[in-house]
Amino acid sequence: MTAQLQRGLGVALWRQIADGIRAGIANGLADETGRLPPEAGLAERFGVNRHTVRAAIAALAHEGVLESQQGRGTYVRRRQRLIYPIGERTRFSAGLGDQARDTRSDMIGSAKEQATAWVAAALGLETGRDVIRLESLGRADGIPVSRSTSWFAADRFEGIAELFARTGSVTAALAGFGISDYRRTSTSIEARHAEEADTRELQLAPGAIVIVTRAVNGDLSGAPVQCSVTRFAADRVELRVEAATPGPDGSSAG
Amino acid sequence: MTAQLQRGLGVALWRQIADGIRAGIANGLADETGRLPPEAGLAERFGVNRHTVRAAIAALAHEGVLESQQGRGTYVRRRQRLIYPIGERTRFSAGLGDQARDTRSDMIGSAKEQATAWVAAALGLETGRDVIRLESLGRADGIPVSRSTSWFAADRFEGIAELFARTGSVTAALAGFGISDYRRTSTSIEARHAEEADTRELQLAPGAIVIVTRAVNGDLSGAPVQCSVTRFAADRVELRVEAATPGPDGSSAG
DNA sequence: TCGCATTTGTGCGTATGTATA
DNA sequence: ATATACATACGCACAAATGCG
Repeated sequence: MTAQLQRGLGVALWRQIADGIRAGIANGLADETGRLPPEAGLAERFGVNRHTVRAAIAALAHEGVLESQQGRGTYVRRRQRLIYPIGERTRFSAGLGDQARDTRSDMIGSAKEQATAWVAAALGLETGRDVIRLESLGRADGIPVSRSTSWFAADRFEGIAELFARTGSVTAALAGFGISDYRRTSTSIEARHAEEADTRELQLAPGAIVIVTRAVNGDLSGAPVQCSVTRFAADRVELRVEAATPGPDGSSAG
Repeated sequence: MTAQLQRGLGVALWRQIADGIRAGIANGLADETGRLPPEAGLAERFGVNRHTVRAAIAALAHEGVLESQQGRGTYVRRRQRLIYPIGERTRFSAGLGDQARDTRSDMIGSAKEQATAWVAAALGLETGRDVIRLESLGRADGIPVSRSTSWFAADRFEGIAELFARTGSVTAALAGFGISDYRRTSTSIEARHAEEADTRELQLAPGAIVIVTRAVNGDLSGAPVQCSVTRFAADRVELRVEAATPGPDGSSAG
């Protein structure tokens, strides 16, 4: 049970302890009231000086995980993760549903640019063709949870940025181009440390984790319509892969 | 495109650069021959001293990712992340397929224990009923990529640990109990920092990221058979959600 | 074989960050 | 707050191996 700390691995002891405390919280380290053991006890448990434990607690407090009160102790701020469904018919607002009072996706930028190799391959275009890029930020009850970048073929979806900005919904924007339904044809998932842009847009602490999904959406005939890269704040969401569900016309993909 | 390094957050620059190089390898950092840019170039790109880049390369060489040759350059030993499919018919070895010469899953422990609330709910049992827990380690070409914990109802699958240890396959072990096919009924995905057990079993550096999947598998009638928690080394794999595929009998889930 | 550019390997001095007492 | 030890990062210089004309 005693975590093994090591020096000289490029990760400071206080950060290893911070990770250890964060892991321990999910494992009954704090008592029923959310109170952590006193610093002296943690220092002994991890085999380090109390100063080092204090540095770890300060980092977690800065991340919003812990809250120290002089004379009372250190308490865990509990926050439940949102469950974000990944399926053939994934939609941002519909997916989060009743988990939050207010879910919204705001456009924070758009541009016309030339398709990179990945975008071109996903949309079935030649590299360098014009595409429209949309940047949006998903929030639940005002807290940023995801940052999404989408690409559309420019010749087919001229003006989609304005439509998305007005409606705040990819589904509604696509409906304006006669696309009544679309399906996710592929999704890849990876996780990495937050980059500077992630920490800024998603209001993350440095060193936080983001889950990155790369998806391609196609219309009912299977032709690619949109591709996207979405970065989720890993400490605020959990992805859930769902079985296929019937579409609005009652059909079901095989 | 330029990775943003941050000082003073408890993670050494050389370790951040090591992570950056590892991520960059999957993104065309190395040329066709697998050769990395020279140390001086990397140092300029990351905005650090060459010594610092050398520390990062040394760490990656120690992990088996890179190999330096004096006077020639630094070469990548393994080009990209493994792609691990998540679908209704996910299997460890079959999924990784031809991405590695040797994929295997070794049992590293087993125990009979009482079902926790989560396990009981997943398997459709009462909390506290006997279950069998299997711990296994998945490797590709000898490198650990995943650590999996599975639970089975003890009364129905008595002796499954021995069968799994001998065959190294959950599919084969279940076949021994008359279960010819099974489907993944649900999967949740989250990402967190590696705990001590993760760093030990998966040979990760402290502060590394693990992707955690929780899955329930059921037989063809939909009854739960097995549930599992799998931890993937986030810098070695990428998950991919796949569309439903027909089973060996030609059926397709709706 | 030689010379040369390129690239990795090594040594030293110094400043700052981390951890202990 | 101070002192001490070690890890990290930088800057400069030079040695050693490789490849090429």
